Amino acid sequence: MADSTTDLRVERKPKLSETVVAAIRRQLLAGEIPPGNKLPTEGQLTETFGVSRTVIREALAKLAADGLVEARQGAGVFVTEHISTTFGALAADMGSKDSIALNVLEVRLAIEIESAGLAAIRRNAAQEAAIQEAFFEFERLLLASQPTGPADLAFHRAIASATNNPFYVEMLDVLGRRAIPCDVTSPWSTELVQSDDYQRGLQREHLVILDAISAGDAGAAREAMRTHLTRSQQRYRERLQARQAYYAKSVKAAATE
Amino acid sequence: MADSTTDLRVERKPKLSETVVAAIRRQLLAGEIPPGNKLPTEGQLTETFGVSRTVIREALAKLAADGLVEARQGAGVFVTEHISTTFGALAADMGSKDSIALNVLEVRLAIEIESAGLAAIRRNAAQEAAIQEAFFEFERLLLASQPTGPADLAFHRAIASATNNPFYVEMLDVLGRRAIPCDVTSPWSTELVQSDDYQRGLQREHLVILDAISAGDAGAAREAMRTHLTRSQQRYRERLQARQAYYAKSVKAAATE
DNA sequence: ATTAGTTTGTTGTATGATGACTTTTGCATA
DNA sequence: TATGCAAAAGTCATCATACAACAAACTAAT
Repeated sequence: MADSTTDLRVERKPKLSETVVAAIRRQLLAGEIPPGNKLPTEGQLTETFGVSRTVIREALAKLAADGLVEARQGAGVFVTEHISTTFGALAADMGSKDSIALNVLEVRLAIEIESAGLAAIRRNAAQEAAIQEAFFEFERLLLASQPTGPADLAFHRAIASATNNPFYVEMLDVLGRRAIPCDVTSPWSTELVQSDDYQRGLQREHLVILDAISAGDAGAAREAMRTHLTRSQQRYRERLQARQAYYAKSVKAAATE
Repeated sequence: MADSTTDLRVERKPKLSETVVAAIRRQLLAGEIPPGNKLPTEGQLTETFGVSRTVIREALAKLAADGLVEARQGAGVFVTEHISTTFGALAADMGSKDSIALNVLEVRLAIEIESAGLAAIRRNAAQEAAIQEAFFEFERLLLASQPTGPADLAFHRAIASATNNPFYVEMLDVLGRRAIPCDVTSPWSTELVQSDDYQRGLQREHLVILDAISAGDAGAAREAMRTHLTRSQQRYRERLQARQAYYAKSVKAAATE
């Protein structure tokens, strides 16, 4: 009983090809292989990933379907120029400043609102289940007093995925990494992010979104996502102010000593 | 001379898997296999299509990537429940490149809708004037029977600029270059793009957007932009179909000679 | 120097086998 | 008969190997 597979929550079987897709996609979005360049050959990828060529080929096929790469018989597999890479490079340059981070967050808002609307219309059963799963995971972590950040991200990512438009996922990946660096470790954010009220509020908003998507109501989904994100925006601003106050105080303390 | 089988520009190398994908997708969209039902096994498909299982698997992987089917290990491959006809149908007969263009266009839609809303709230006098300027320029070009494309682009760009968020402009530039390669020179589009009715319709939609922004009504601006862009999306699809028909005809003509 | 032929590397396709998982079947038991 | 459980069959997932098709680089002959 209780064999090793059931110890964790649902986490179904991640197909090998999906793992490879995720790995390669991350490298591509990070710009490790510039657009126009050739990827390693299937044989080399087979070695580096330790899987058969079948898996590599399936992964490459999926990436090609997403428009990330392009295979030319006899020549190789090449990286296609991509919006996320160009835009990600832009955002990366200016990603340090807070005011810019808010601007990027605003772009993310546009993407996610539309995502919710499309997800309400186009989601399939598995995708809806994935969204619910992320929601319940958030709940579980909340009750266990554990960091809910990953589940939050998974929730939004599942929605983007449910649009069946891979570009939304890529956008979210690129923007999310830049705009949501707010982890719980920062001294000025602990009391806010980890507060139960705060997370409970997030979850309430998530529920409204989830319901709208489940009901297939695109308009309601967009509205729910809009309120959720504008509030998050507001919370983010408050946190920035809190951090600034924190640093100001610490500077003052250092000055007086 | 290069007697290669594909002297025509339409498609260079139709991979076997793509053929299978098209065939199965047509069957699915035609409803020959109701949603939730199981497809024939890979082995059976191998027989019916006369190709290897490798090809069948790649085709199924692509269909799964598009969200049309879902494979359950040990059980079979099943048709997804919610197949939105609007989404699935357009990807049906067109190559991956076109479907990618449509996906990018959809991201642009998200950006521009939010742009309009923000512009309605944040625009200053000069920015509002710039939008109006582009609008009247469009009108002028229309009356002069000159290409209105540049003015159209300027209109949208002015709105993005009026958000006072430079990333929206960047986004629009990056996406626009990719999603709007439809110049007026193509033989299959001239009659559509240059038609007076077509452009007059665009301008009517532009006016609604302009009014909403001038009135400072963010919700109305978003709605107006949404209808404008969804209609543009529809027009774009129709143009793709027209192009396909055009090429199909030319191929047919080439075959008969 | 140009061109034709050859070689080599890479993707596309075919085939067979094995493992993992799901569903069904059949049998034993109450 | 009804129920529960184990065996079996069916199916996808992965692996391994081989050959075909194609493209680029290289070599040699004119």
